Amino acid sequence: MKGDKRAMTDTRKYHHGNLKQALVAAGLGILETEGLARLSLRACAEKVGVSHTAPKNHFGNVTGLLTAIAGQGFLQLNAMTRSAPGAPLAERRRVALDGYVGFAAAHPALFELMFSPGKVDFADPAIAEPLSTCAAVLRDVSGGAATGAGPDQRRLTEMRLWSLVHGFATLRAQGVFDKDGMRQIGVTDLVRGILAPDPTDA
Amino acid sequence: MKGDKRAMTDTRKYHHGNLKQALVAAGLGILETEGLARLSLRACAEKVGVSHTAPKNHFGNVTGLLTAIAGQGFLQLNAMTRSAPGAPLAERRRVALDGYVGFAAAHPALFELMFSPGKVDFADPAIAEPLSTCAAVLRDVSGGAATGAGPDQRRLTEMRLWSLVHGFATLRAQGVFDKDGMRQIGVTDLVRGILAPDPTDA
DNA sequence: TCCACATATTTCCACTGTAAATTTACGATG
DNA sequence: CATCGTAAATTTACAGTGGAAATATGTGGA
Repeated sequence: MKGDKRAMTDTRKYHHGNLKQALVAAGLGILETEGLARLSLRACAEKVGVSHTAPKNHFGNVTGLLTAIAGQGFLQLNAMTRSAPGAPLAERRRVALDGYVGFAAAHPALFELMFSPGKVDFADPAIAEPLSTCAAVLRDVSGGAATGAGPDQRRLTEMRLWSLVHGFATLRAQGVFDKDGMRQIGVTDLVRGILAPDPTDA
Repeated sequence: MKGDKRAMTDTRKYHHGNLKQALVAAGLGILETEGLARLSLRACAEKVGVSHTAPKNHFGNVTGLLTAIAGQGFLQLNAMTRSAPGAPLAERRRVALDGYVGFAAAHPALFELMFSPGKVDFADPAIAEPLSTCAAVLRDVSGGAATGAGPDQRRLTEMRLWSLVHGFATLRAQGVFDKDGMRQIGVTDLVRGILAPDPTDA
């Protein structure tokens, strides 16, 4: 008698109202508490208290739902990498790099989902849009805006920084960097020397 | 000599003989032709012509099978990154970096599996062993063996190079680097300037 | 009011991985 | 050579997954 869940104190109606957001939130919760393996369409639906076919109206299929969840993950990632406006380059850098790696370490399941081409559709605006913001943050932080470097050079520097921080975050979160003294090395150490120093820095 | 139809090379005996290898090979084939999404225990078993419960005897569960497939992938990756003995550092570097990125581009499904913590067990020797070889290759290629750098410095350089090439290979294979003029930038461009030049080079 | 439509449900199906009991064949031992 | 233990494979059963189709329910507009 699962229908009894709709007791008098329950405010859930037949038409949920914001099922879309609720399903995404449920998915994020499952990722945190149970991991990527247990993230399923049915699990999200059950957590919200809805039939397993309800998500189809809002997301089409599983990929749509997982993509929306991953998109929300990118928004969270961006929030962790962006500095207060007007912050000096050195601090923006530190925040962006530590934020990126810290996010992967703090939310490994979500981070894995966000970069799983088999589970997610990168062409979907739900991901493509916050992903371009992510790129913009790293581009800003890679410096060159004030150095007069050309667009080609700036793009190269952006890709170098993004590759480095993403590879580090990924390999570290997967435990590949767990041997010897690798654990105590941080992004800052890796980035040192590959970027032009902040010209406004002492 | 029971029947002429069952020659010595016929694999359709009740006891397969080398089912373990056959299942791994089948999995690799599925990854190439159908992608990671269609790689399943049952699909591998069917491709070999065996019941879907047969793999349990050799791998325990799906994770065991996928781990073995990924392990074979790491062996292939290592084969693509290793140079002929005695090759100069500059060439060893080129081979290793192009090999790594080329492997990810040529076998995206396998590469994704190899770095999917949810599908694969990194602690399993089937992966851990070839993975350490992979690390050794990158360490050799990162230079420093002849420069007299200390172990800490060498480890840092190894992690820097590995992070860079892995991040680049990953993001590129996923299409994240498909915008603007990003497509025409290669690993060599990214690595330039972050490693000490080959001292034996002109 | 009443109808059109979006939303959600029920039911059904194909597929996946796992467990348990069973069958088959190999190999060592008498 | 017979036989027995065991490794290897099969059959069967089951819980879980995503998706399709038909149905039910509510909401908002005419």
